[in-house]
Amino acid sequence: MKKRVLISDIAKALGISVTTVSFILNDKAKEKRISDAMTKRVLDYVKKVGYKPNQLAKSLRTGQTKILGLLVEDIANPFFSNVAKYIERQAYDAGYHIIYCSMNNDGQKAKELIQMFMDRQVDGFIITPSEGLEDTIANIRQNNIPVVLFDRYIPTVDTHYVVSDNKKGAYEATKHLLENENKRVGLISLYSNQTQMRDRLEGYMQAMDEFQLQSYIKKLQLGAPEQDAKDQILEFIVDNKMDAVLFSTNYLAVSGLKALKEHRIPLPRMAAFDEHTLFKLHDPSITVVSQNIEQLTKELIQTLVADIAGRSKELRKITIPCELIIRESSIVTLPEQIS
Amino acid sequence: MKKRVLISDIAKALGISVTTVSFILNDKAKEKRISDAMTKRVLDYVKKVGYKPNQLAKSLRTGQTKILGLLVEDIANPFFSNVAKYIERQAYDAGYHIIYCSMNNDGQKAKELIQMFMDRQVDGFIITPSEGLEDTIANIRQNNIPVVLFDRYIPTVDTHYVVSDNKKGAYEATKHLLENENKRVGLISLYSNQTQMRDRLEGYMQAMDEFQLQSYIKKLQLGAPEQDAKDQILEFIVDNKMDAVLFSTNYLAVSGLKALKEHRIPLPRMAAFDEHTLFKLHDPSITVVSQNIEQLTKELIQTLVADIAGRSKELRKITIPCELIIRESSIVTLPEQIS
DNA sequence: ATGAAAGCGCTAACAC
DNA sequence: GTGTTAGCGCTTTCAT
Repeated sequence: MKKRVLISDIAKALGISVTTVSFILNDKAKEKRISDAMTKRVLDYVKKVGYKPNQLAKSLRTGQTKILGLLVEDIANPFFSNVAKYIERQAYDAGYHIIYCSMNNDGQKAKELIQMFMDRQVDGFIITPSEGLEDTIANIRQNNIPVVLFDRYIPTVDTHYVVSDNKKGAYEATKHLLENENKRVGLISLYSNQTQMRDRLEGYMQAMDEFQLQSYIKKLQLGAPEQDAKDQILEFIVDNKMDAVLFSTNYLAVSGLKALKEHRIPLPRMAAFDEHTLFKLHDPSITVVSQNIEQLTKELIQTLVADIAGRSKELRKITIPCELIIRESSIVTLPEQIS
Repeated sequence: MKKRVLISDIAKALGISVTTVSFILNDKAKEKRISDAMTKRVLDYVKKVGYKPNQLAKSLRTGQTKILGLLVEDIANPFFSNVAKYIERQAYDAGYHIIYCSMNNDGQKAKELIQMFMDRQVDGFIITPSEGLEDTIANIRQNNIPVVLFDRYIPTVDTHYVVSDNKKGAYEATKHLLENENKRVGLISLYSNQTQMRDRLEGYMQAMDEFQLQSYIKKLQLGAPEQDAKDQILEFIVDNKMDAVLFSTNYLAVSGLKALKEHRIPLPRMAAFDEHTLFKLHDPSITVVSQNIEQLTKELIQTLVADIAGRSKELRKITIPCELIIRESSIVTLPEQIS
């Protein structure tokens, strides 16, 4: 095991002080008016011996870890894993690293995780807040640590957030479903007060009201066993003779498709929130309300980095439009008849 | 912003020394024979003021960060995001946190990332090594940092690894395809020398040889644009009039399905490596060689944690069996005729 | 049984 | 321009 070279080793080897080396290493050579010759000599030597600063010591001293804490609902959900991928790349480009965790709707675990991230002195937080996290997030703010909420926000806590325009997305999807000669259009969602779920519900309602049609709303328990979800979705669709259904999350739609397939029941017209590889390739392919992950994450990182740098005077509350991607599942024409 | 309470604040408030507090906090009260009364007094006070040690300072001092570096090929691939989910949970249970990155087949980025993780003093590495990482991984070993390779390994570098029995998996899948009256059975894989790809190829070959049939092997460029992959897969299947095909990764199979669907070409019998939500719900559902993610990750973390604790005398090279999950896509009977 | 103090590796205020 | 040194918050040796 080769010994790590320290800044003091460099100073000693070159017969100069650690300060000079430190200044040069931190791009303060010009500012401190260190001679170009010295600067070059140090830089060359540093490269030669492959010196790498100990980030821990640096962080302890500066109070900056260059690490961001990312808390997502479930990393195994393709929506969130894609988000993670983009965030990681954008953070990397901005010189940050990510520590992440899935919360899996476990409020207690979420709290612990956030505390641990704070103990680790993360420079900032990116959180998809589950319910009951008001206090914890308020606590982060009190400790003056930058936070950006994502995918949903907490109305009672004033923070930055970046979310999609869920209401408009749900409205347009529902309207699209209604325009295709469907009367009995239902919504399958969750017992949840999270803003994105509320907004999707509102969007659905607005469209139903506009068409003056009765609404059919089925809510499922968050984190319930999938079999329960499947049973209830099936019952809802069959009993109500649904013409069309909007699913408020991709995994609810997946459960629905599983249930329908298992019982060989023909699909109602349908649409779902959030893209999924399955939806493009399913037969029929599934219409979705797609969130613009690239733009969402870009705004997210920008907002967070600006806050960390102290460059943000005010809270940024950003809403990004969704895109309705119409596929076979929502249109009346049979798949075979499409051009 | 409330000021963080330090260990010295506690000592001062209680009129004792930091040493005593530190001993008590690190469960060395008994060992150092500190009185129970004192211990209780300190613990109570600590709880009351909500003292949380600064992990950075602790790490700087002890050299232990309790952070593991996880480098996966692509976090957006459901196989890897599931792996990440399990690893994170297991690591958490063992008192570790994860910093992760996707390498996206970018060797240069991978090297940088590994270096940055080393600068961050991670306690250990979990890596799905892409090609050309021999030196970097050897370098980690030289620095005496525990590493476990995963999903594939590097034959020329002696490390722990945990992989699936890819050869047997491919062999069984191919044999299954052959037993269903298919003669022209092809393999769609990648130009890659990674062990998992080589093993899958070998398994396919072994089955073909056993049946004394000509093999059809199509390799695609790693990281090529999806359109190219789609075109080439289509051409391979059509030109060779394939009866059946084994895809060596889930995303190759997804590309294949897309291509076939777009051109309305009937599916050959098929099977793919690695589970995917799509495969269960596709019509027909897709037969897969499924890796046992739970067991893989469990062995992984056990091995890594044991090494970090200095409890591992020798290198562990673990191979976990795959499971062939037979679905509609690989059997001759038409979906409609299944019970 | 408890405390003083060194030191982990780095940055930066201050000195010259 | 460059060097000396305190100090980030903690653990742990050594002294008492």
